[in-house]
Amino acid sequence: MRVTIADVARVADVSKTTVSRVLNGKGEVGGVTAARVREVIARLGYVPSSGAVGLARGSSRTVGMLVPSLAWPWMGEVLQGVVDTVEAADYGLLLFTCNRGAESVERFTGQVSAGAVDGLLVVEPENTLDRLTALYRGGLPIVLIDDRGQHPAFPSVVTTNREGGASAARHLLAAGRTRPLVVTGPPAFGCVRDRLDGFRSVLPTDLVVHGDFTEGCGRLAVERLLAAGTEFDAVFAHNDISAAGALRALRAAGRPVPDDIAVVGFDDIPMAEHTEPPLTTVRQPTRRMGETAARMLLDRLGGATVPDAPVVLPTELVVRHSAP
Amino acid sequence: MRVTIADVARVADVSKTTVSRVLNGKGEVGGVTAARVREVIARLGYVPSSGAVGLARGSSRTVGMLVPSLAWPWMGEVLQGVVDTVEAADYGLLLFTCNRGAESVERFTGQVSAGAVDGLLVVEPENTLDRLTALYRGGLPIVLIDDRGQHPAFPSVVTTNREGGASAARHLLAAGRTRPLVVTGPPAFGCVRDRLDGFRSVLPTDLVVHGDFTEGCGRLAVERLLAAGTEFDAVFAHNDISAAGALRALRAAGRPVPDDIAVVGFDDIPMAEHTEPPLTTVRQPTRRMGETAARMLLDRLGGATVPDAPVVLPTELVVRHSAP
DNA sequence: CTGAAAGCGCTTACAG
DNA sequence: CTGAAAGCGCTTACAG
Repeated sequence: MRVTIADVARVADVSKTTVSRVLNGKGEVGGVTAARVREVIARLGYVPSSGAVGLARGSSRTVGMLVPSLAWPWMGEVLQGVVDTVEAADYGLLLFTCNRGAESVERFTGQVSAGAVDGLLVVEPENTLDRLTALYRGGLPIVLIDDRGQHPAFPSVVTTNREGGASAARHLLAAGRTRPLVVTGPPAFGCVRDRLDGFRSVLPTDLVVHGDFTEGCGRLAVERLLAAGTEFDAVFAHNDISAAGALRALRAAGRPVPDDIAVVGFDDIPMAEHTEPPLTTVRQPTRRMGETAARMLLDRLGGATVPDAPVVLPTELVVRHSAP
Repeated sequence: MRVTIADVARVADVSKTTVSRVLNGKGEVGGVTAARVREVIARLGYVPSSGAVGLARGSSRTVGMLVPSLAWPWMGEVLQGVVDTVEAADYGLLLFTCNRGAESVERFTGQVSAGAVDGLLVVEPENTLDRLTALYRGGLPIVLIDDRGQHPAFPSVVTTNREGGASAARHLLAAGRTRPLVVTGPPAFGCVRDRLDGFRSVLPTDLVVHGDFTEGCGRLAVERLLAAGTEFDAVFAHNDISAAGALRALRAAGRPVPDDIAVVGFDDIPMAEHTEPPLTTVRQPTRRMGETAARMLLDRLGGATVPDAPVVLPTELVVRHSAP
């Protein structure tokens, strides 16, 4: 059925060793012989079995990726960055989610122990951190893509949340806004604290409502403050979804954006261009974060030492109509 | 380093054969012996090497998935459906894209020939169809998730594009709209023809502008017709992105939606709830399409025969404010 | 009920 | 420059 190295060897009238050598470019092989072997390989359409190669070499040339959910709006970009990088290096990508809780984690660690992957890329490990730490201590290369907490034990890729918050504040300040409302994400997340600190370092405010990254939290926060008659001339929401909620509440209340109140989000997901008005937001370099993390992991698998300190990729303020 | 079946056998004082048997539940094994082996497996934390198992059994317990791009708004849902199903069956998922053109396809076919996957899930094969056909003829199980053309050679999962178009028309008709504009996707796609036919079967119109699924095409179509003074009281756009473009053009022109002109999209991507006004749209069951395709492939890998005829999953009209 | 041995398709010392 | 042989970690007839 399948064409094997033995078939090639037989037809080319050499040993399997020799075929293996021309395949991997290792060891000296006579020019004429090598040419003949190559010709036979092409003619027979021989492709080495990845399973057998992996077993013999003790590595699978595959990296695993563990994500909390694939349906999040920015996950596609991260994934695309990872896949591009991994494919270019001729590695495979094995994808796992942990949205079925403990069972998923179980299955996932199993596959890892089974040696199905040479290394791991993990996005925001939620309840997996102890397992991951064990695997990492056991020698499995791991790189985190994570803003939510600090895990000094692992190499990681993050973005400039503090500076991102600060850039939003500078932009609003330059536009003459002095009384901003901040709608945060879950206060337990490191990125949330950083975005808030950065913002306040430029534009101090005590008008802070703790949200949870949903549309509803942005909407409710604005509705309540308006109902209470609280004054504010800008909203900085910690993600675009809750910024969209704020926009909706302002529109419903008849408060023009940006003339009356300016709105700035965070992430720059595809939706941000399509809100009314289009959303000014702090762009996370999601694709580049994926690429960078993958590159770090591949470097590590290639024998390089990767930095202990988190690699920090810059955010970028994207100015649209909600805060010109 | 790694715990092998030989270690387990030695410690449990049995042969590797016996360990293999309790591992796979094949053949008779004495109760006491089995219990002892199981205890040793647990104590040593033994996990069979997936590479070795695959080599010995001639299958990898992994399915491949080939997608044109991971950044498309509905791809995350498809992927999530696939991953959930595949994980539940204890298979791995190897992810490939073909967004680097011929090179990607090359790499991809290579991995397939290398036996890295037992079967394949393919989303909208663009320039890959000949390669795929060759692989399929060669015995590789493949299931397509594809609306764009008809490929009777492969098992596939599609949605009710014709009925989806018809449902949009019925909804508009019931609301008293009689003069609709249709902004299509690329006319070469089968789904586009179906959506158009279904729509016109209920609400005949010759006001059809061929677009390309971009925001710009929806915006331009509306701008031009308005500039030309053409009368219409509704827009049916073939995807949500171009519907968003239509909304923008109508807003810019001061034509109220839905009072003056109603707008219906297609897909129900996350953005659809956040446009102004929120978009009425024909929902594609993307997640279920992923689940269904994965299930068909797994069934096929399990030895079942899968239907030749495409499996058709129903669309659902989601009514929001743009066309109440 | 259990085991010795061959085989899956490669790579890699080792020897010449 | 080239090859015979062992080994990677499993499964599976075959034999008892």
